[in-house]
Amino acid sequence: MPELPEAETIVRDLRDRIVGHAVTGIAVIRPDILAPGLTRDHLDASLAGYRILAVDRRAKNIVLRFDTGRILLVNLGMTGRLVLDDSPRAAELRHVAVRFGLDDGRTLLYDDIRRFGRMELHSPESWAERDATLGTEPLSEDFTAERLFEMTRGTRVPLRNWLLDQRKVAGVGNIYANEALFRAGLHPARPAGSIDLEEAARLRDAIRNVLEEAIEARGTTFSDYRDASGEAGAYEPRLRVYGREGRPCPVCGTPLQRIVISNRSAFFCPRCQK
DNA sequence: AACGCGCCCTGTCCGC
DNA sequence: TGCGGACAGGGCGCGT
Repeated sequence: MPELPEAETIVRDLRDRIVGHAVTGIAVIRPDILAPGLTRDHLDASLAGYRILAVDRRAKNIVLRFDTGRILLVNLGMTGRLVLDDSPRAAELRHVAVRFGLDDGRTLLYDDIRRFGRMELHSPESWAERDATLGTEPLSEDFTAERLFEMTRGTRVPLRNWLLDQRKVAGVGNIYANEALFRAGLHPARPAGSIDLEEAARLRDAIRNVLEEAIEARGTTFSDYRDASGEAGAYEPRLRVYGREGRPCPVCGTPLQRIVISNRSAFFCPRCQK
């Protein structure tokens, strides 16, 4: 997916381009990406004619706030894209699932090859409950070494898996989990509860640094990610371990390894990461 | 309760 | 050139 930096890039672009505009109508081409119970009619009745007040991000989710208090959450899954149709790349989209008409004639397209994405419609109350299921924002002031240390106590879950749990640290996915563990010198299979406070501090800093650098580069395009104009991100060449099995470690030159943890690849340097 | 696993779906790439 | 299998950045629901 689009992890936190990719969602953040889309949010910043969309914010400048759609805030203040009203949605005029909604077409749902692939209803299976709507949350259970949500229908086109429900979506249309709740959003059509109303103005977008804000575009925010929570974890990997894009959050559109309307002037009625309603909130539309878009999770991009693995291959979801939110692209405005006034960008030249929009014509390349082959799997449009939902179209949002805007009051100036533009259309916001939701495209999703694999349809792992989800759209949820929330009231302020249901949004508060949903929001509470998501963990600490890693770029917020709340995300301290002490907090990370405390959260990992008592679990034997491998660090790489622990970082993917959105109830703990929200927004980290497999690419940045692997990159952060490399930077922190921590082995992906190591039990999360085994790190000490000093290691937690390294991991906290590594997570923040890699996410911030990836946002500056407008995200990582490993294969499918595109921004709100349909353009690829520029961070992929700067990945240090993800997808680089057999290539030399950028620090010590040892060939990087790939292992499978819980059916997902983990990449690491067998010498640098303990 | 916490955790691991299989699955949702399409596209691409690799080896034969 | 074609075909089968592995694999892909996420997250849910299930069983243990």
